[in-house]
Amino acid sequence: MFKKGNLLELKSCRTSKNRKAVLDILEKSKNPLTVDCIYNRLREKKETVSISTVYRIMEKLTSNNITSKSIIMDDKKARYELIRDDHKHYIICIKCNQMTPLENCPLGELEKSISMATGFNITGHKLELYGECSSCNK
Amino acid sequence: MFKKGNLLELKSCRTSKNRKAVLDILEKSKNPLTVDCIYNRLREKKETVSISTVYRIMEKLTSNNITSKSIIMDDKKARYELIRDDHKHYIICIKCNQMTPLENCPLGELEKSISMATGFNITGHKLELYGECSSCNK
DNA sequence: TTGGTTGCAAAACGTTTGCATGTGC
DNA sequence: GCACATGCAAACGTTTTGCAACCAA
Repeated sequence: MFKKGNLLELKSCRTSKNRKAVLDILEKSKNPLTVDCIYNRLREKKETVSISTVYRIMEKLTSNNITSKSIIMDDKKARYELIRDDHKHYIICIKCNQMTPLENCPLGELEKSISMATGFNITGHKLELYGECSSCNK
Repeated sequence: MFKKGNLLELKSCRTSKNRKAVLDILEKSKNPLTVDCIYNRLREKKETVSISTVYRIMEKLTSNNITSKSIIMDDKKARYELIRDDHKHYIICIKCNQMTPLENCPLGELEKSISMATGFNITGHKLELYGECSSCNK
């Protein structure tokens, strides 16, 4: 549990009630969240925010490397999650869209060899598995 | 080089001038293409197609497992590529968006163990690497 | 005080759809 | 002939933007 203000200051992002509230929601979530999901959770907390502000906050957080943005297959909404020390991959149910985190990332080694082979300066990667979760494949 | 008509028949897809032309473009491309890119290439060839037809063709091809659809980071346009015998992953330049195919897929083994661990019936996966290509990182 | 942040409404963008017409089989 | 494919325009859902008011530093 970190201080939201600190995280923002660390990245030289001005603090605000909205930004702290968004960080709080992200921190408590085990999965990446869509903008409208974040927006709804803010509303539930009786925070009155406009949806465009949520979009702007997510863009800011992402460009400051506080969050990461991703788009899963067959769903055009972007999803955001806090960048934590341990980066995560998910296995996603093609029926219910639930995202389950995987234990660890198998790509560290691979990146080195691919970097050599392609001449790319590799900055990141994205890995998602898709399938039917145990509830949906009965 | 396969016959476009055959591929469509094989998948019990009705053939048409437009569908064949789209398949021809996909076959000649080394990278996944966006709808508007396909649309423009059709226009260059003096084929008059409407953009909605291209969308419908891509949806049809994808639901018939002739093509696959994907969305890369920081670009909300979907990209399509022919499903060939060898399935591919790409390393994508974060500056110029160029997609370079990787040699092989390292995930076969991994899928099995994850399937065991999570109870998912795994149907597919998505792996993308991001970085600066050798032209852009000078 | 000053420049970043917000709300609102409108616009932009990629994509989908309804409907009438055309076409492969 | 009939089901499916197409063109056009309108609708859709997500995201972005212009502008005026607001607020953190």
